[in-house]
Amino acid sequence: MGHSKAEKQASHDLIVKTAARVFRERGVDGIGLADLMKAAGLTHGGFYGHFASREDLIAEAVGFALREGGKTMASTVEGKPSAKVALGVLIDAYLSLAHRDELGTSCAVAAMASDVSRSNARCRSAYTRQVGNYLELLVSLIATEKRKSRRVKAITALSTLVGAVSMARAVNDEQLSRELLKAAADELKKQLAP
Amino acid sequence: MGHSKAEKQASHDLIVKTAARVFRERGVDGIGLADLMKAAGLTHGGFYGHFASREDLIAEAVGFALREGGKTMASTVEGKPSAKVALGVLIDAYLSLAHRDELGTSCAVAAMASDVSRSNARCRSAYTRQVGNYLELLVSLIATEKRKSRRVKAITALSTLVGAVSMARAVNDEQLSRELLKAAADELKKQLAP
DNA sequence: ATTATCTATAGATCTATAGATAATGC
DNA sequence: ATTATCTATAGATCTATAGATAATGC
Repeated sequence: MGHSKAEKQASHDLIVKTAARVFRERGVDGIGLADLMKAAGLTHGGFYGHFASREDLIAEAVGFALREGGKTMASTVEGKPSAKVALGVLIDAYLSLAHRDELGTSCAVAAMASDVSRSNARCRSAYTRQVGNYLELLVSLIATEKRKSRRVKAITALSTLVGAVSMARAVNDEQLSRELLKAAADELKKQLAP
Repeated sequence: MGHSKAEKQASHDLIVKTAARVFRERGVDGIGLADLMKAAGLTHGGFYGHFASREDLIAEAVGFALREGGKTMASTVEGKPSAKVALGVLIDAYLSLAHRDELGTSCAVAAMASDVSRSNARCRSAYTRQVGNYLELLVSLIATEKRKSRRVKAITALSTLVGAVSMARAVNDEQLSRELLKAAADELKKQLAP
């Protein structure tokens, strides 16, 4: 039983982090507060010392999950010798088997899209911001003539990434699932980093 | 109170149809059986005369929703003067504001992707089949040199469609939402039906 | 007589709260 | 003394079932 202010903050962060993982794995409606607190190593009675309501946790956890995905993507491309290489690495990472299978730490723009579309404004604003961040990153990596054209291509590329990994997770034919990821990755790299 | 065999079948179909709509709107976990039966104009006690379990209904409803989406798409392209025109119409319909907003009758490959990825084999097999159907349709409409290249382009196009509409539903910035749909549509048409 | 649907309810689980307990920090 | 977490529980809601009711179809 931890009781200091620092420990309370640590508990708070742990609950948010746990929820960000489990909500991506099972969906926002896929776990109750008692099981969630147990997964964080706490009892459910303590929950309301940290959050005003379940909704409140959802907003924090969705925000955390979205930011985490953004950081992961940023660090994936960091220090790459060229924009072209960085873009190729980003595409391969996003459409990897690891990203498909590790739902709990995966990009929330894909994993939580439908949950967020049914959530409150706080969740949707965080989602909107993250989509904006991804588009900015992609625009900076796409090497084509006009700025406007880069934005259109960035939107299309992000849509392709999100759609491909979503479908690859839902089909139960491993061969098709891999084909979806590989075809999308090959085509995107061919178009954007030839 | 209907009591004939024909009426029972009609009730069964109505429950499935209602669930296929509401599950797309609110998610599979977004409604209980009592409210679902009420939405179908019945009382919840009658549910188990039609289905062995909630899971059983989910499987039927997900299958229905997926098939409905396939039929809608097929009828959208039907009777078009050329493959190029058909492809343009399909892309515009999928990325329309109407399709974004009418979740209850929308394409289940997008709307139910995350629910299906957490569902049983029956749901996932139906999803896999529908993805196959969509790819076949797209391959038949894409006019490029090699067969293999058409399949890769079809997968990429379907991913783009699914990803764009998913994100367009989740963001709460109407301008960005429309931009996502328009950019994806413009770019897809430019690439596939120039 | 059979059966589709209804009312009523059991038992589990969910969110939220109240009050007890065991730490911290003055 | 204060407070973070615990145990216990209220009240609502969920899936599933039992038995009553009101139609159909012989």
